[in-house]
Amino acid sequence: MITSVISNTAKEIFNLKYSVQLSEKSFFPIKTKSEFDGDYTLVMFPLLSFSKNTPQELAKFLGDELKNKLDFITDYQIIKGFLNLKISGKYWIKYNIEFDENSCKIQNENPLKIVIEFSSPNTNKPLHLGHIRNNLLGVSLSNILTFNNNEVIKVSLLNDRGIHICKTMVAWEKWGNNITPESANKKGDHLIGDFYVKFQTEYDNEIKNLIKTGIPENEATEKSELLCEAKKMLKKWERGNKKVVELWSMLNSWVIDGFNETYQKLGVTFDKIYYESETYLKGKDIILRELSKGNIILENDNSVTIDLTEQGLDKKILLRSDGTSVYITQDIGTAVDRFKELKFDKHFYVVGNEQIYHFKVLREVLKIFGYEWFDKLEHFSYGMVELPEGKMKSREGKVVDADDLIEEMINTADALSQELGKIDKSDQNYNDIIFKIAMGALKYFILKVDPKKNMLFDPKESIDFNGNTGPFIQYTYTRINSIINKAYNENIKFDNQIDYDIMLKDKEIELIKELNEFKNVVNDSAKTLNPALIANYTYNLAKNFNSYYQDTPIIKSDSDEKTKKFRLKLSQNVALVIKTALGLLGIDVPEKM
RNA sequence: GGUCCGGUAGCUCAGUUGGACAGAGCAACGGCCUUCUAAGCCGUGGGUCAUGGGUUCGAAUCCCAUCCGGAUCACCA
Repeated sequence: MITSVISNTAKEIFNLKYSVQLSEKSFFPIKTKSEFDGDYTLVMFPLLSFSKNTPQELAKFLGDELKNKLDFITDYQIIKGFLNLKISGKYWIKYNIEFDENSCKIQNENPLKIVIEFSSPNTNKPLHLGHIRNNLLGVSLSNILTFNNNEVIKVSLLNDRGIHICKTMVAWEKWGNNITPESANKKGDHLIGDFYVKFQTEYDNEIKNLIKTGIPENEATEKSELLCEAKKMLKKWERGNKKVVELWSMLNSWVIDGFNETYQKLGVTFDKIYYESETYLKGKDIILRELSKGNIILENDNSVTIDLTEQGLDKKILLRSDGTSVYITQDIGTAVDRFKELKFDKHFYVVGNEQIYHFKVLREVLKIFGYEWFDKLEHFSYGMVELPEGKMKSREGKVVDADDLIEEMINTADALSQELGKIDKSDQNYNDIIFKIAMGALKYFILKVDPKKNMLFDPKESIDFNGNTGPFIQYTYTRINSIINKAYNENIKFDNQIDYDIMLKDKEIELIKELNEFKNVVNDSAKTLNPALIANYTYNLAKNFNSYYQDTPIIKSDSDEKTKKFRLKLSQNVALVIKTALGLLGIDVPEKM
């Protein structure tokens, strides 16, 4: 990598001359601003405290030495305390010619076994836009970490039991008339979601009526017959009542079938799926065992708590007074189990930032329990997707449904394509192309924003297909693809034998420099767990290529063969990086559009 | 109230370890299709980087305080 060669060499020169031990970091070159002449810039100011020279003298010294030692540095300019280094055109030409798949690959001396848990939906309602963000981040992070040579295991934990599930079961029994996804002609997750909403509205009515008769609100919830039935259902389920379990497993399978359809459209897959119904008891034993060690407290009412005030947290309940487990009990159990099973180096939970506290507690509890691997668990917390009126609320129906949104994206892509007169509907790949564009728009829209920030989605302003968007980048790719096809038809072949006597345009140098950046970007995005870095990089690359494309003939030029071939190779390289980068975001490229 | 996160153009967002005059897209306005795809390109306008201090050669970036917004502190998940 050219930048590290420069920083290394500069470091050696400087340390030798001034007998100090500065690290490479002090010499890391930044990209020269476009208004100045040069490619990379070293800033002199931080070095001044180690030498008695003026910035200009120091820059001259370093500039001369670097030029001497590195043959790809042809010249330099000093402006104030900035040493602007000029890289030879030949270096860039060589880089472009030799660029290939291997130039994109990442070295990693310390590959890790990484588990990523994401998605983990409740099986009582369909997926919404918040889940989409979760899933896309999970997939993209997995891709990026895999690309960095780690072994990645994608898992999901289906929350398929509990009171919320029983509510839908009660509602379906009461008002369902044995309706099924087939008879209703509806996806199973949506069908069940309707019953969840039905339960909530009926329940709210019941409470309201109880309050009208003079019963205080907190007592009303206890007197609610509906809730009582749901609780009874839960108890029967836990005792393994055959009829209840059969009902539960039927309704669940409908929802899961529905999820799988949505997952398929989103391109989401898992290496392993865990079911809460199979793991929910696992934490309890651990808690009971810890009780004897004195780290946790048995309260008078038989509930079990742990005091985390020393850790800057609060008191936390671990088992209810009736002996049943809470959310964190299960997470303790599954974590312990999963570490035993998978022996991971790192375990990420892709879960929204509303649960930051929960995961802090989880780690502290495991630490206190003496599990040394507690610090391998990391909460990858991401921001909420908000609507113009605020947070999405499933109970109030204020959600953007995942399937609806996907369908809308497809319809828009279809209409737009027709309007632009792009691809013929009779094209056998038509649906496939439209689908890729639609999903490209959706996925890029989500992934281009910094995961840790909340983001806004306005349903009235549908997701764009122009400008800083997925389709823009895909379009750039198809343009290049079309050139490559044309070159193939005209029998123009890149043959690796180009001589280096080519007049480089500024925009070409810019593009080659950017290709050179790709690995750094992927590295950074893996280190900071931020797919948005790749998204923004790819957009910039596409933008620069389009600008270049506009005023530079690639193969239709009258220019000599070697220039044609050189430009063709450059275009191919850009296409390769675009395809690779979008792939890391889980976005497919169409071959034409 | 405690803790955490955020505040950059009318709107949505970049700007990671401090570097040269703060960037895109959308929206508005004006140009560019006998040419390798106009889902494109070029241009114009638009900013007290929430506010006030500090650190230093240099701050949107680091520190402190204040204001505003959000999340969280359940025998919910």
